[in-house]
Amino acid sequence: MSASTKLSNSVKALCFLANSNKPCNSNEISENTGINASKLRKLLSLLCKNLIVESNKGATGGFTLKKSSDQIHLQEIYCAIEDRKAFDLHSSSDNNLSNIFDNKVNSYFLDLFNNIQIDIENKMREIKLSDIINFIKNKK
Amino acid sequence: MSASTKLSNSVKALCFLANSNKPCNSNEISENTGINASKLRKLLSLLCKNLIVESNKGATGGFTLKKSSDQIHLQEIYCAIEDRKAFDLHSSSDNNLSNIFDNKVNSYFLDLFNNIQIDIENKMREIKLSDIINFIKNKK
DNA sequence: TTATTTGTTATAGTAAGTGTAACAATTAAA
DNA sequence: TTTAATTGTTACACTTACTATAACAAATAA
Repeated sequence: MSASTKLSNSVKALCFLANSNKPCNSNEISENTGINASKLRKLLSLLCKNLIVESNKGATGGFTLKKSSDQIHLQEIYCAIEDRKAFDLHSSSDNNLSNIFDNKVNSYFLDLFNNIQIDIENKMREIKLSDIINFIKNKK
Repeated sequence: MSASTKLSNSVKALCFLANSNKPCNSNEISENTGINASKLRKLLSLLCKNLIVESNKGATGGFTLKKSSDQIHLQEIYCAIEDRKAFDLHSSSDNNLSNIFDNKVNSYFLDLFNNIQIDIENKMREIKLSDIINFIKNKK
């Protein structure tokens, strides 16, 4: 799954959980969101580890939100599901002479991309799950 | 090539051209940057179409910068090499009941990602090729 | 004990990225 | 006019990543 698909799938599942007053299992969420149950469990287990949802095994188990939707921010969802690997720039390591130049350009772009990443996360930090739920409610 | 690799490769080639006072062919640039000559020609032909570099075929041909390095911005390099396709969010189209909800969440994220894209391009618009060249010169 | 559910691993199929080669079209120079 | 060089584009084999789903052990409530 690409980063953006993972994020929107996570939000779809979380929206469904926010609307439910009982634990929901992966099949139930799958039927209501169209996302494959196995994929859902993978995503939700990551959200569990980051204390955004709670999971319980067994007969009456399933998933529930661990916080209210106005206390869940898009940035923490993103961080939970995405291992923010540093950008790698395919340094062309065969050419000895240009390695110093190569490294300098790469370090410039690593820095730039990291700053962009920080900007994106700051933007996401200001968006609550409840904001998205409201957007969906009000959009005709 | 990923977007970031394409961008850094382009900048490496452009830095080399900025430093040269004569047309350079793709083999020459390849030897000095470690980037495959065929790949370079692909990138540089895109930069040609966007009037950032000039190309000439034939015996004494090669590539030259069409503008000075302080008139070339990172954003125009990025736009030249990247066809900014809209994000697609793998809408799960099999489930009829959830399609309305699905579309709303997707439209929310399309909007968000487009805004992020605009922010990134605005950031790149403020960076000149000459800035990167200076960074490389001064970095120890 | 049994049925159910999560969490994780495996797998098969598809798509995308990578590196390189090949060659037609073009063009300056001999 | 001929020749050699160069770009621009297409092709191709190879690898890597992505996608969707299945399978099953571990856990757990009934």
